[in-house]
Amino acid sequence: MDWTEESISLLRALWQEGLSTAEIGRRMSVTKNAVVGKAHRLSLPPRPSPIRKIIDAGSTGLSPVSVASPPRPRRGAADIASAAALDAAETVAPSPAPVPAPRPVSVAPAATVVPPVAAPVAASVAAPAANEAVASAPTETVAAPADRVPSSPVAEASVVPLRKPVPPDASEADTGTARAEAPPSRPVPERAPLRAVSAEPRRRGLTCCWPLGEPGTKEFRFCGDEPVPGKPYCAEHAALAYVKIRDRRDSVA
DNA sequence: CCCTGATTCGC
DNA sequence: GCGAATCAGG
Repeated sequence: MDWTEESISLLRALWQEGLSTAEIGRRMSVTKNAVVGKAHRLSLPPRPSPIRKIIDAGSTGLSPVSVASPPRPRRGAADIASAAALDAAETVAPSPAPVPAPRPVSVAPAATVVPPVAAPVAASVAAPAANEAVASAPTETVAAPADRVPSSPVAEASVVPLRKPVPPDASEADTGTARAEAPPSRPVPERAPLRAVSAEPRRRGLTCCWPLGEPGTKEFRFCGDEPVPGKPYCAEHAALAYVKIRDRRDSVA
């Protein structure tokens, strides 16, 4: 694994999203050890670990992290769906070599003591729904980008702080008519929107909700392009968003 | 058993 | 610096 700035930043993003190291590893095609190791070296903030040797004492009763049951996606309905999608369209992803596909991931960060800076803002929605993958055929535009689906079934019960849905339309308006289709070739979704209920994903948007820019900044906006039918993203971003599922575990490349 | 994240340590 | 091996709690 060559830790490019890109991959590192992706790692950071996913890390702070609260994804498990194993999950991050799967997404980045590396082992969880690699992820943990790197994170450690980067001095990324520790995450609620199942192992807690040192209990923080003292603290004003404010526990540093949410422990209990961290977001553990596991196989949920969404996953099933994704699996199905995968089966249906087993377009194998052209093995993303070094560069993983960034995607607006979404996972409930359980309760984080420190709200991400952008939290209030990030609000977006996005939440690519797995379910939809099934419904739509892979786009023809981009070279068949396989069809993985974001996981993150997130427990709706989580203490999710609540997100303000930002209608994609707004984003469109926001961007005015300017819709650069491939702005900074690197949409690293830093924080993602929490996924909403998988119930009715298709309500959102008539526009691609791929996040562009840093959430919380002025530049932040959504792609806004026309989405691929059934998916929340335009063809271009759908290609980035849906990647081949990896086998379970750390089977890394 | 499974999961998890943290640490160690040879490379 | 990297990450497999190992550790250790749930």
